[in-house]
Amino acid sequence: MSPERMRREKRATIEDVARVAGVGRQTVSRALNDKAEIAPETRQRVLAAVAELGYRPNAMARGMRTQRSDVIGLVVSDIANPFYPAVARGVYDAAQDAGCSVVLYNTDADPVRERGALEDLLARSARGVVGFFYGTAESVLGEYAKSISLVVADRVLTDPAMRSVSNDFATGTRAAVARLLGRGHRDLGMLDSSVGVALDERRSAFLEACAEAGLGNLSARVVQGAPSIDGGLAASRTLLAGFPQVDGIFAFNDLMGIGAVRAALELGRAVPADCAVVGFDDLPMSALIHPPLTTVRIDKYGHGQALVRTLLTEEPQRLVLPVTLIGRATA
Amino acid sequence: MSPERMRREKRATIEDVARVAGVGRQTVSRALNDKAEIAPETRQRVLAAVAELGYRPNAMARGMRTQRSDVIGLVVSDIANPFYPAVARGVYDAAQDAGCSVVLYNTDADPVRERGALEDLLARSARGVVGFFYGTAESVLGEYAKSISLVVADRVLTDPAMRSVSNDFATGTRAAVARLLGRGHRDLGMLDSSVGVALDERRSAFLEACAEAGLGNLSARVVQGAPSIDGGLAASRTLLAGFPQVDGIFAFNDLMGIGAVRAALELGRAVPADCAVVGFDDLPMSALIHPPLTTVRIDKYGHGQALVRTLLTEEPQRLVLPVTLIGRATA
DNA sequence: GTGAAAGCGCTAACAT
DNA sequence: ATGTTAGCGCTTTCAC
Repeated sequence: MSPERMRREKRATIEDVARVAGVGRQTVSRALNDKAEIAPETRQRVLAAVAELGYRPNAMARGMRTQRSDVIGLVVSDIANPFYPAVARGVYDAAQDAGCSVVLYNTDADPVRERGALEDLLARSARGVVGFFYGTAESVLGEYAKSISLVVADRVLTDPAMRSVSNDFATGTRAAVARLLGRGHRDLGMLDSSVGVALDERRSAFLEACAEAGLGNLSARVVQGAPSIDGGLAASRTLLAGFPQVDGIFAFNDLMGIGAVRAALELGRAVPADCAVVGFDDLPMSALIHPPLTTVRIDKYGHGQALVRTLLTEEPQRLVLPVTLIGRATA
Repeated sequence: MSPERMRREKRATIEDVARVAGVGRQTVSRALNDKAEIAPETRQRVLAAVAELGYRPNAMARGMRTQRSDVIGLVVSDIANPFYPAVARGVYDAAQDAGCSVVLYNTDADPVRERGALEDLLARSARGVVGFFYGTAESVLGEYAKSISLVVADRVLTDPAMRSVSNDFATGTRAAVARLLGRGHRDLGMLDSSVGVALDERRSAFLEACAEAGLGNLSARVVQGAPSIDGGLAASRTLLAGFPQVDGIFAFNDLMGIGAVRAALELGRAVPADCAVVGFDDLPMSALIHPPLTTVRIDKYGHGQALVRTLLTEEPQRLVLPVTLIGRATA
């Protein structure tokens, strides 16, 4: 075979369909797009020709003419991070329902990559973008939002024109603190994420809840780390070394929480007796580790769906999804 | 604000760039695509205009003219299944390196959805598709391969013209059986996947390895189930009920393996003493469960990269990636 | 080395 | 209710 791989004959165009159906191009277009009035009989003839030729409209030609495509961009920091796959599935299913395709972007929270994703989507005349932008200033996102439909996930926004779907981190955090307190743990500490802008809802709520409970200002006991198992491990070691009396840890997310459990165990502490841990997210793995992690569940799939639905609804909107404390063994 | 959201002024076109740079459209195109010879000075002028206007080529217009786009389709059965995210990241990174975007498709192993993904990609004149097709006959895939560049993951293909990247399931399975045998387990059973066509490498190798070890024909001890934790749980119960003497289980994947561990524990069996388990894949969660799962590791990220690299290399190719036994506590 | 013309496949606007 | 004209933004072909 030649170096050029053999391809099937060229795809049928709208012109071919028109010829076979014995009508004009425009009539075919009308039949396909349910536009205006067409004689039912004519429509049938067109549809028959479409089926016969196996015709499918060329997405790029259509997009070129209409100046928009049915593409929705999904921007995440890393799809391999177990938090995102369920969100992605929700985004996909909702996009599918709306007849849209999903283009994936991994940014590693890098501002350059985040912009790159937005630029790429602009170049494709995308229907819109949803995603987690941890590295880009709100003002920049706002600029892009003028050119492309954008719904931001999990960020506190000040511009009322920008749309977002977030989770109720404040309530979740308070529930986590209450859980720790209710189980008799009075010396709390927190593992916070060191990456990402506008991600301080959890820390603020933690500090407030602790102050309200008469624990004083615990700022010193909030230690930052990468939002990963290793990051949680390292941060926990730091926390427990600096404050050996800490007997309850609230983690930014489950990955850090899992690291905290491991760190506590390594230090010979009983979990939860000597050191309780509450995470955030409720990852698939969190129920399986030993001991099973108490956490605040985010409806990741629903989050994904809500992002797309908000995107497709043009009105400005600010959605906050409810979260649920899932009590397991670590607290 | 009007119902129509305010948008930034229209994007600059190649014409705008040409005007600003004081050259013809074609010259701009040449400068951007590193085509033919252009006076270095002219190129500079063009590039300056591009920067000044923030110009980015319209992807659809370009694709329309060239009859191809820089889109690569990634077809998986469910991105929320913890096996795929790492593959997806590998695909994304390799695609990114090649200047391509990734469009995601979830099929749930449904033949209709698998075809739908292929059709959609055809309609977008995609650069190619890589993915896991568990529901489509090879002949059908072969037909599509004539129209679109396709690399199939994890399937045994008979048509030598079709390209694939797979993992060494046979060797991995033999290593798993050897591990079980080496630890003194002689009554083996297997949990096989009930979904997917052309996925019997693991079962065949298991049966062969057992026969070679003098264990006889163990076909009756291969029980099928959904390739999930629950599926593994159910299948294990069936297996252990029918063959109480089984003291070693080889699972189709880690999810089923985790289900097996849970089933054994529920039945009051010690793991691995009374019932050892070896999985396949090595998911992030597998090392974290209790007891940690012994498994055969697949280089998921590398698999993803290899799929795209094979796609971009036009020669027919059949790649088989090496796997590694990871000894942990369950066997 | 550069410009002009043509046209990819589709649909909006206008005619009939 | 249907056909015709035009043109989306780009690159290929062919002049110069």
